This record gives sequence, C-alpha cells and structure tokens, in this order.
Amino acid sequence: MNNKIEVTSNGFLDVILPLALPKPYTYKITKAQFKNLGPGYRVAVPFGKRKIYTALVIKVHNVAPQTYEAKPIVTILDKVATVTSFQLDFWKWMASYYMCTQGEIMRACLPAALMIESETLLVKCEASEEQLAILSDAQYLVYEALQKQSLTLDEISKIIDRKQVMALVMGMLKEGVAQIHQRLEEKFKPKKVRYVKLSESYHQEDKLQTLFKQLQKAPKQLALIIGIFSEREAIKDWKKVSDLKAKTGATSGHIKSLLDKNIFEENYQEEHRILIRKTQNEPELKTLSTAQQIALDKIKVAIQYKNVVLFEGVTSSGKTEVYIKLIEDLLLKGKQVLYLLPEISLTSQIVNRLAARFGSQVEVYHSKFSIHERTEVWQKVLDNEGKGQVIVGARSAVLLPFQSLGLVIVDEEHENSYKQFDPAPRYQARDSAIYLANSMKAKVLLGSATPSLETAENVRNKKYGWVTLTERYGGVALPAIKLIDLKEAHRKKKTKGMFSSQLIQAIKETLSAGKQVILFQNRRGYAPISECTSCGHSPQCVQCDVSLTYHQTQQKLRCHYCGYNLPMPVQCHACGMPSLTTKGVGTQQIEEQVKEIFPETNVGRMDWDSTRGKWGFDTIIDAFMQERIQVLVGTQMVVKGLDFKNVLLVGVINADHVLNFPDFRAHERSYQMLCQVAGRAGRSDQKGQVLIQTYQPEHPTLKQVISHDYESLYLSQRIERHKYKYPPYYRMIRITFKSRQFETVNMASDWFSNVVKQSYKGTVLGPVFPAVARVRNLYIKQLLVKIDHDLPSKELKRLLERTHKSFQAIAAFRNTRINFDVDPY
DNA sequence: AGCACGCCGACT
DNA sequence: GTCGGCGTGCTC
Repeated sequence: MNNKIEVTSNGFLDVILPLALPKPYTYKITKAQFKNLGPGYRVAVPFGKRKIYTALVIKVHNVAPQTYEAKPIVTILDKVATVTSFQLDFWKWMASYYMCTQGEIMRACLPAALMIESETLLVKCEASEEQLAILSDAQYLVYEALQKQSLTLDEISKIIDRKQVMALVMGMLKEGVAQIHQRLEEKFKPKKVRYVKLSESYHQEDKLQTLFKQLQKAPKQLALIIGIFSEREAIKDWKKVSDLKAKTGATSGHIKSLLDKNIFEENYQEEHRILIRKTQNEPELKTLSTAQQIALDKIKVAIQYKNVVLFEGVTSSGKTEVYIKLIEDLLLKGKQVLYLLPEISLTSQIVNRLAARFGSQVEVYHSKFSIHERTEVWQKVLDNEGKGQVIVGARSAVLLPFQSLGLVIVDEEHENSYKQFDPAPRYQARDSAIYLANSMKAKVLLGSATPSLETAENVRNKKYGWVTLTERYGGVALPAIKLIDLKEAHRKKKTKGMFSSQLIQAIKETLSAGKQVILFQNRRGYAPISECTSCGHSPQCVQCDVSLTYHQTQQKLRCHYCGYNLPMPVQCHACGMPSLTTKGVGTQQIEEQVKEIFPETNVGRMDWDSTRGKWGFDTIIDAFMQERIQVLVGTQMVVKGLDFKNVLLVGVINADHVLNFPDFRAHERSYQMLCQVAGRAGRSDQKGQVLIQTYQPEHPTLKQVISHDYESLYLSQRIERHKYKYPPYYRMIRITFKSRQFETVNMASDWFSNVVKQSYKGTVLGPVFPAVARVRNLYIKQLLVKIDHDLPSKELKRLLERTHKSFQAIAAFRNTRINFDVDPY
C-alpha cells in the first residue's frame, strides 16, 4: 500500500461541521482542489479518529494554522455550491441572534441526503497460520465472521456480545488480519422513470399497418401499441411505462418483447416526485370581490414603501385569493415566492389551490416529506434562477437555498408554531424570514385575522405597512357568538357530561337541519389523567415529573414527555383498591359523550393521536368535507384556517383552560384561538352560531371576542405588557439548565444567575423549576433574562456567552447542559 | 454530538 | 485479571 500523504499543501479550507461546535475547522487541500472549491461547497472530511462528516466550506485561503497540522479532506462532494452565499450570511445572523452554532443550523437546514457520513466497515484480509495463532477467541470469532461478509463495529459487538470492541478490533488491524473500509456514498438518488416510444421506423401509416398484422397473435403487445397513440398526434411521444401498463393491462414482459423486436425504444428520465396529493374536492377559482381588489391594490402600493406589510383580514375574507394574485405577478417576473404556513397539516389545502393555478411552478416542503423528496425540492429551489416558483411550506422552508426571492407570505403570522423550541436552532421563522427577505431585497406580507401583539405594535409605530380587509367573502355575516355560563348551568343541573343543555339543544337543531358541527376542546395543559378515588393517588411517569395520561384506544397510560407507557392498571398501585378512574376531559371523552347523546350521528375526532401519518389529517378532513361525519371533535388543529362549507355551529367545550393558562400571552392567545374557532361557523350563505361554555362569562377577553374588538384587546394588552415588562416592548432570553442530579441543577443555575446579575443590571428572573421539572431523568431549571436595560441585546448575548464559557470551565458543572432560547414565545 | 481514554468497582 | 460504567476532554 502506498499511502504517502502529499506534504505540499496548496491551500486551506475553513469549514463548518454539522455539530454543535463553536468554531469552524481548517483542512488542507491540494492545488487541484483549490481551483474546484468555494464557499457553499460540500466536502467530506475526517473528524476525530474514525468519523467522516459532510462539512460545508465557508472560506478557501492560504493561511496555514499555527498550532496544529491541518488534515487533508477526503473528497469534494459538489460541482457547484449547494448552499448560497445568501444562506451563509443568513446562517451567520441566525447563529448570533438565536445563540446557537452554525453547525446546528447546517444540520437543521440541509436535507439528510446531502449530509453523508462514514459507515465504518471492517473487511477481511488474508492471514497466515501464525497470525491466526495469536488471536484471542473473540478475535478469531470475528475473523471467521469476516470471511462471510464485511461488518460494521455495531455488528461485531453483537457477534461477540460485548460493547467494547474497539481495542479488540485495533489488535486485529495491527496484526493485519482485518482492515478498515471507509465507504462514502450519496444517499440521495433521484427517482428514475422509464419511458418508451414507438420506434421511428413505424411512424408511417403503412409500416404501422404491417405491424398490426405482425402482432395479431400478441394481443397485449398490440394493445400497448394502440395505447401509445390513443391520444391524437401522440405517435412520436414518449409514454410513461407505468401509465401504459395501467391502461392496457400489459406486463413488463410484453414491453420487453417489443423492445427486443426494436418496435419500442426506451429511455429513463429523472422525475421529481409528485408531492401534491389530489383531494376529491376540486378547488374553484373565485374572482376577486371589490373589497379584495381594493385590498390587493393597497398592498401593491404599501409594499413599495415598506419592506413588511401586515394584511389584516377577518376570517373568511378570502386572503388566499389576494395572495394568489400577488404570486401571479412575481412569477411573471421570474421571482421565487415563499409561502409559509403554520402547520404542515394545512399545506395540502393551499397547495391544491395553488397547483390548480400555477401547476408545476409550485413546490411543497415540510418535515413530513422523506429525505428524497426534500432533497429534490432543495435542488429545484437552488436551480430555479429566473424561472419563477412558489414554495409552500412550514417553518423549515425559510432555510431553503433561494436564488431570487421576491416575496415571502407568512400566513397566520401570529401562530406560535413558527417558533422552534427544541432542538437548536430555536428560531422564529416569521422573524427570520423578515431578515432573509431584507438581505435579498424581497418583501414580506404577514397575513392574519388576529395579529400578534408584536406585529400590531410594529404596524402602529409605522415600521410595517398595514392593509385591512373587513368584509367576509360573499358578504357572509360574522357568526353570532354567545357565552354559556357553566356555573349557572351546573347550579340548575342543566348539564350532561361536559355539555350544557343549551349546547346540546343547539347541536340537535343544527344536525336536524342537515348541517355540521365542530366541537373544540383545547387540551393544552389539561390532559385526562388517571386518579384513585379511594386514596387520591395518580400514576406518575418513572422518569419525568408528570402524571400519566390515559389513552382509551390502547388502554394504556402514557407519558407525553418521554413516551413511557404501561397498560392501564386494574388496581391502584398505592392502596391496592380497584378504584382508578380517569379524570379530566380530553377529546376522546368528548367524542364518547357526543356518541352517547347522539347515537345516530357520525362523530370524528381530530388531534395528534388520530392524525398520525402523512395523510391521516387529510383523510379526516375529507370525510368531514364530504359530510360522512356530522360532528367533528378536535383540539386546536380543527381551527386552523380550514374551509368547511356546511358548518353552522361551533361549540367551545371550555374556554377557561385557555384563559387561565399561566403565560403572559394567555389573553392574546385566547382571543386569537376563539376568534379563529368562531370563524369556522357559517361560511356559506347562512349565518353561523358559536357557543362558548365558560365559568367566567365576565372575562374581558371573552367580551372582546364577542364583539370582535381587536383594538380593545390590543390597548389592554399594551398596558399589561408595558407594566410587567413583556414583549413586544421588552425582549427576553430564556436559559435552561439540565442535569441528572437535582443538587447540580440548583447550584449551576444559581451560579449562572449570580454571575449574570453582577454585570447585567436588567431583570433576571429565577432560577425556577418549570411546570415539569424532570424529563427523562433530567432535572430542569430555568432563568429568564429580560432585555430591559440600556445594554444592547447584542452585548447582553455576548455577556451570556462569556458566562457560559466560564461556566463550562467549572468541573462541578461539567454534566450540566445549558441552552439559550432567544424570544422564547 | 460522538468517541476514546482513564479510573473505579464488580465479578469470573 | 477482565469487563463494563461513567466522567472528562478533544476533534482541524
């Protein structure tokens, strides 16, 4: 083996690795490689003793590192940059703003297929008798196994049934009875589709007739030929083999014989996977109403003067149609449009409408797509220069390699799912999109019926433009919202389960009129737990500090934090009595109760448990749309921007859970949520009805909801936020500490908070235990730092990072993890 | 983040 | 002794 490493290096590379490392790493490259590399290229590099990672080049230079010898790279993975310079700049900003590493962003950003890693494989060598004699029993076992096939370290550890295999393998390598094989392979393979066409020589009519006679005894082959030009003028065209087979019932064998006889020619083409699933409801193309047209014109003007414009339109006002008109303009200019949605579950509805209008110019991107699908979208976005394209996606779509972004639409701008909480990067996609758009000279349109307080503020201080649309499409009246006082209902014994007699009556009337009903139960912070009626004991998770949640379908108790589960116990573990019952009302119990009260009715449920899988959500939506289900029970999911034509009644089972949620946004969120729920009622010609059950009918937020009075909500919240130093007037950073030992989290968080308080004169709250203080056996404590001091936030972040560094130098805190969450709301 | 190395306790 | 557990520090 001639493994002499070239000593003369002709350049160096600074790369980021897809890990939480604070700094870039430097590798050396040859003269030839120097010419073929630039920022944004992917390279494979060795890292540590035996790992190979995909790294991303951020700089090519000639400065040799002083303190260490740079390693050479393994190989170059790109012919052109995979990551654009806009993205590199964007990553830098994200890393510093959200206090994370660029490596973490890289990991979140690049589809897995573009980040190959080494699989360390052990392969056999020819060994002599003497060599074999020295081997230990375990080593001999491995040697024998290697004669059959190459093995990874994991597999070896299984064969000899022990975890520590490195020393053993190293011994074998040293003896020369085995060697390491590094295999690098691109995981991504574009899907190839086979096409066939009729050979040139049969294109003339007379030749074709001869062919027909020739094939008379082969009816399937004949059918194939007829199939290929059943559509007029298609005789010369390439046909997809799969279509042809489906149409004619022929098999691959039939096609093969035609190919063998040179009657057919074949060809493989890369196909971009079809990401758009057809629903049975064809979207109709509406023309803009006068109000919509005015709004569109206003937006076009506003966008010339402001980089960000809020488009505030009441529910059902038809914001989407206005978006589509805007997108149309940009596509004509060859620009890319990013259309962000809060939930992936909403994409297929919007995508269908966009696809009906823009066809193949529409791309979809979200985390439920496979790595192949995501990689294809990445490539298509990267290659799109000048062709015009609209990308619909959830949060992570802001991380795509845009080339010529013209507009970003952030629909339902106030939704909190635009914020990523775990893992890093903990970014806000709406805010990040604004930065990205600015850097690419693109505009941002924020859409909402109930804007977030931050956006409302930015509109009123004239940072953002502002266009409103107050008329519902088709002049449908806003639904009448009524409160039902649960206290009174209980006092008068007018309840059945969770339902007041008023609500039951309304459901009954709606159903008998042939209309549909949506029942909304927010489950947040309110899960059905199990409790013993004899001793009050409720089963807890063994590794988290929470009560287990009862799941009826599986007859199990589950932990929502770590997934721990056990079968529903027959007896109470504490007192042994068979008196465990379930307490609290989740969507499952509501569903049960509806079925009990209305046994004739089809009831559907929509929440995280019932919508698993890529299309689980769409299946339920379809069933409800086609009115195979009359009553739909669900969590927040049911309220998010879905268009149901036949829903006349929306019932909120209990508004108090949302209102009383311990969070500075509780009122804002309640308003947004209830308005959105209400918006589901009465979309067609008839005015809808909304019934909200509550124990606090006097609550100011509920009054604001009833009168659709956003301004009043804004004004009251504004006072509160100023008073208690909350966003949008004061920003915050949350610092989380996690450790296996209870004592360590306490000490570590106290130390950190004291050090910060010494240099920072603003507000530092905590450390406190969060609502769930232990998850997966890790104890958790949190610190909240408010940016309410003269110190600019950049300086504060630098101070926190410095403190973090000194913190890590303290041996006692070595096992304590820290993470920073900037704008944790 | 891995992952090796080194120290320590348990068990053949 | 040998194995496995866990804490510690490094990776260009």
